[in-house]
Amino acid sequence: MVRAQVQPQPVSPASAPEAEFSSALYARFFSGLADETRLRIVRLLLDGPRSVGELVAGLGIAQSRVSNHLSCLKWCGYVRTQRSGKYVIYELGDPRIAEIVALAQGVVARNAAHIEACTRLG
Amino acid sequence: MVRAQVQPQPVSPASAPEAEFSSALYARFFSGLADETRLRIVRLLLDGPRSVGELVAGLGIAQSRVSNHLSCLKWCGYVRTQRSGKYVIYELGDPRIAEIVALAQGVVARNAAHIEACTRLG
DNA sequence: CTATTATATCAGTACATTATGATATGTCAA
DNA sequence: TTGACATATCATAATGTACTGATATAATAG
Repeated sequence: MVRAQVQPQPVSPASAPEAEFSSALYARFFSGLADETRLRIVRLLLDGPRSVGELVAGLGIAQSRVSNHLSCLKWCGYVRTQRSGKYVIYELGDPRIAEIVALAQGVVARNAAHIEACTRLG
Repeated sequence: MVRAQVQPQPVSPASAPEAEFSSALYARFFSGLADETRLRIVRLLLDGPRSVGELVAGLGIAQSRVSNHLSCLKWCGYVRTQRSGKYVIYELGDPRIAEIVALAQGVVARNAAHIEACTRLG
């Protein structure tokens, strides 16, 4: 799973804001949204902050599974956290995530049947 | 991996213009962009239409590999084609693909090091 | 119609990612 | 403290996706 050993902490803006990144990096970024569970989490967070327990309840899957995905989402900057007593509250970490999901909706709408039937995409 | 025989799920009530799609479908959509080779293709096409041969040359990888990915991208609506003599010209199939990639750039810029180091994302 | 170039398809293999279940860590209340 | 709840981590098993190499189809020139 996430073998990232260092504690997640959003990276500060790079010195070159409009740097050109490798496609490998972009692909990894989209991989973050390419998993059904992670995307369900992101969509739940579109409605506002949620504790892990609320997410587990909303998703109906094992807590360790949710936590593993949250760890990935947090490490990569899709979400951020804030502790509240014994709860950890997750929220979206960048408003562009919401924009990307909204744009995707339009494309998905046009191609739903084909995307659904594609034998290559998981 | 999804075998194509599954019946597409009812897309959603036609009454709702902003139909709500299953997260599985969204995830599959992002899977299309979650592969380095496919993303390199998309980025090449951001600069304009290209024949398969030009893409093969630009990518420097096996023709069958490019063709397989193009097949996926076309089927799912990321790109479209047009035959020109013995060439097949590929171009982006939806302007929102470019917007999504542009938005992604901003997020990637903020989190490049972490995304790069994430042991979960491929 | 034949040779040649361009593109597409496919089966099998290699590899990468996700789920599971057990367990560790952290926080609070009494 | 101790007990109870909330969250995180890990190894391993299970699963899915991409690459390879051979071959099939398409279009054109000669």
